[in-house]
Amino acid sequence: MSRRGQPNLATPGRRQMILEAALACFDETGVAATTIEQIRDRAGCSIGSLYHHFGGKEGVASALFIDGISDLNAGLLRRLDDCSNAEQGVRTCVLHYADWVTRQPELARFLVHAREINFAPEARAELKAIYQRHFGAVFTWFGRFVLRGDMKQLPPETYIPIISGPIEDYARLWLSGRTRTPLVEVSEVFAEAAWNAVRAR
Amino acid sequence: MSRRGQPNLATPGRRQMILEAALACFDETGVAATTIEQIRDRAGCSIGSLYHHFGGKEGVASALFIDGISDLNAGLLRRLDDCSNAEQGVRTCVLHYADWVTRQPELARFLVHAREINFAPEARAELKAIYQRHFGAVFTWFGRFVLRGDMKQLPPETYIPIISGPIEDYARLWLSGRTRTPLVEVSEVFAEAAWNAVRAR
DNA sequence: CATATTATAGAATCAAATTCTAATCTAAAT
DNA sequence: ATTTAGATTAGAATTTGATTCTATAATATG
Repeated sequence: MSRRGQPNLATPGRRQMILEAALACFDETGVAATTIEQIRDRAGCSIGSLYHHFGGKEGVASALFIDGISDLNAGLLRRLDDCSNAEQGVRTCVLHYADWVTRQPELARFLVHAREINFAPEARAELKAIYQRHFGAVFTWFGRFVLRGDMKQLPPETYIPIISGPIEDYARLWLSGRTRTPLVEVSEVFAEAAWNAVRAR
Repeated sequence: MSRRGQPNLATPGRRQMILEAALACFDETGVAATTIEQIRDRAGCSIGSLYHHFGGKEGVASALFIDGISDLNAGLLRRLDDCSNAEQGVRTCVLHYADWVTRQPELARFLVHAREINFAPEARAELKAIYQRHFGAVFTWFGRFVLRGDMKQLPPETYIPIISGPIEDYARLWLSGRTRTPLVEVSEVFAEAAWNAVRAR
């Protein structure tokens, strides 16, 4: 510390430590209910440090959200690269989501509850850019299969809800502990349903 | 009032007035960001009165949520009564949701953001009972069509995400203003997709 | 090595949530 | 009609948590 004579500590990893502490708190207590104090305690830092890096609880949440969504998106694009037809692509969208959520349930739980975050304008803008880039890439990937007649031609903004809506809905259910059946045990069902919903016939 | 000499006002409709004021505030400002004070101002009541009826902001939100979800559920069961086959039933689930959201977007926006509410244990229990009753009725309704082979046999907990997930996902999109195309213009697409996902073939 | 910038610290301040006590109203019982 | 118990309203007082502020230490830069 400064005023009280302790030395400053842990500069390099401080940001990351705060993010990890915050995620743990959010997961245990919920975003709305966790206090700055709880995060501070867990991260072992001062209030000043926390505000310096993130400007408050909502800044921490924004950073966490952007990191998480970026990782999720990047993973999907990598896996789409290995797909060579529409059915594989659609299945991959569903299965990747299920895998990702299963591998990092805390982060997934946070992302899913993220509606409650009051993003600052800059974070909002950054997110918008991220989404545009990502969905742009995804639509480019699928576009040829629609043109080729392998997939139904639908209003563009309906593809994502139809393909990803069910698995995301079920993931919320599983993450909240209201169903016993693990995601991976039903993800094939959702992949199949998604393909049936969008395949040309 | 009591201490300051004004008389008490508006006993009968006070609960309802508070709920309406709260919904308006939540819709304009978001649940997390609206203060008790704002609700109090809008409802024209005292802090004491608000706490007496609801025990705080989260109590108001719980009551609003339970009222809303009950109305939504009741409406679906009424409309299912008029259906005589599986396809009609599945389509009705989708179309009813779209209609309901279109008719009361403020309440729908609130329900959709309800993940952020920290329900008190009693509210949680009440909600659980409501869901059990409702989904019990819905599953009873659909059960015969699965047995009869009109619909696919799937893990029970996957039907709701598959049928309702996409329209709910799109409704969130529309309610948040990120898409121009109104729900009713695409609800047929979602009804069709839902039926294709669960029909036996 | 001087200086600027960044990071840390925690006290001080500010705002909102919640509690508490008292007044008023309503309805039931006599 | 009066009394009384419970419900409702009121807002001041208190508590809690968020945010700001100033100071100190570390680090990077010329």
